[in-house]
Amino acid sequence: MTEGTINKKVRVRFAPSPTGGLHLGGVRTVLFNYLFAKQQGGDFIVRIEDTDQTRFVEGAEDYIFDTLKWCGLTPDESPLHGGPFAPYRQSERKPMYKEFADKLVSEGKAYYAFDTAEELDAKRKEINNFQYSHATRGLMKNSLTLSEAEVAELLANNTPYVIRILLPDEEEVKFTDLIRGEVTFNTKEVDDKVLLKADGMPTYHLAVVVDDYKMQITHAFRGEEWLPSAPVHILLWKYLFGLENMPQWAHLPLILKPDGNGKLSKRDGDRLGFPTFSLDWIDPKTKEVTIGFRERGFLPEAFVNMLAALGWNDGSGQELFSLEELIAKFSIDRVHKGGAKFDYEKAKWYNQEWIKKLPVASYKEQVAGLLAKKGIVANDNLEQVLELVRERCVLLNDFVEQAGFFFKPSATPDIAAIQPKWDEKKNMFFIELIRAYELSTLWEASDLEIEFKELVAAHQLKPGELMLPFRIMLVGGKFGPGVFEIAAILGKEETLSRIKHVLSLF
RNA sequence: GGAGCGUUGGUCAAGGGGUUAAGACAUCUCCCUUUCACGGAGGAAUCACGGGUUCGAUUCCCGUACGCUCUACCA
Repeated sequence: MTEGTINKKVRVRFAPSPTGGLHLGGVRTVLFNYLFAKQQGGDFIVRIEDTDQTRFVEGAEDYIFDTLKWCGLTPDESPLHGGPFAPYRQSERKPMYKEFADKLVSEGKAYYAFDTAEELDAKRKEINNFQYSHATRGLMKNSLTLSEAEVAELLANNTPYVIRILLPDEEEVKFTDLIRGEVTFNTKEVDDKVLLKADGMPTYHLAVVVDDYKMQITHAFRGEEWLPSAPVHILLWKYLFGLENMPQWAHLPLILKPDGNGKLSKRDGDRLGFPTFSLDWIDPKTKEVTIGFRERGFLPEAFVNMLAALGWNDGSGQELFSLEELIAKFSIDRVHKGGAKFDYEKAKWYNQEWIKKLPVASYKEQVAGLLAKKGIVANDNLEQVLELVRERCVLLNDFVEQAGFFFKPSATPDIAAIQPKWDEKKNMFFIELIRAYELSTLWEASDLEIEFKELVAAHQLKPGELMLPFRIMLVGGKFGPGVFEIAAILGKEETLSRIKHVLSLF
């Protein structure tokens, strides 16, 4: 912690653009924001950055809040939750930004530019690696090259214009990044970014700075892709509000695609068959559905845990963390500098661990819902069943196969697995077994096993030959917990009925 | 092209002048289990390269290579 933030309450913000589903990297950015804020006893603010009206997507904002809710990351202030710094949507704050852009112009820190898109394009073609900067701004149509009278006239005629920041020709801009340490840029390498667009909306550059100031943000986390534009934001802070009030920056490493190189994208998930979005996202225009981690069968605990581990660890070797533990143990110092390739296998492992770790009651309802979708109605045995099969489920959806047969016999028992070795002796055995079980008064797994094995011995058969057929009869396939435990839960009536049914198939 | 940032097994990574260079996922072998898992034991596999500094560099410094990000009136 450095001067300026010592006595301030920690306030962080997550500032997404509502342009579509929330990507893994986005959720991780929220997470780190949240963890840091809560650990410091601070506030977590969500601000919607919807300054680009052309990219607005219906439903995207709701999606962001649905994701936060699912993950258990509750904002202290947001357009939804309200707060003392409302409004929290940049589109609703439009007049605020112009005031500061104008102030910069009047102080000579920014200028009007009247270049049309076509003129800009032409210049880019004409000059290699064109940048609107100290080297080229003299060639363009702006209030630096035009006379005062010309500018006044253009303005009077409502000629469209943008306001660009006037960067120093050559100046070192240094700042300390919480993750990377000291970072230096020279202004000669960066261009005069647009601050206010022709439609009167601010660009991200102006909006973040103004809003972070107005909302008293103390720490700003964002993806590493923002690093190159950091000098613009720092200069803006210096010109507008003073460096001493600037939040501390932390540029998070990127999440990379599992194969090859580069940022993980939605397309990589589609291509490789795993989700990259938190929840299902349906594009309102194309109706295209992108699967989310939730719908794939991930528990929010696992999703959050997996995300936190992508770029951070506590150094102890511990891998499983609840949200509460993450809040307690998170530290920026231990965030990695380098990007991490996303590994879906590891992500699934986290989920499997959380399925084993959490009380089954916490996901019982969801599993019941999943079963219902397949036309399976669970009964009172559900919790007991989940307890029994949980360790063989990686995703919640796996419960459909692993637990479903307890409530609905398999429509297609895998007879092929036992038919080749089926004979009259085995048939006789099961007929005897039905009789024996019908008479038994005890229905515990251990009793059933003893009876079964005694009968096997009496028939001079080997248990190994009969166990698989028995399993196929009860389960329908070669999987699941111990057969006698299954029979115990199924109960006498259902067990016998399943044996009889499969017997009738031969 | 330029700038910035990064680089420990296949992947996530611990470590940070002297270590047999943790652990996890994945993979392989074995044990347990008359199914499938879980669990247990073990194996294979790593400090990008080149120079320094040093008695000693994976660790510090400088280069190089490679990768990524940015280079929009998008965020």
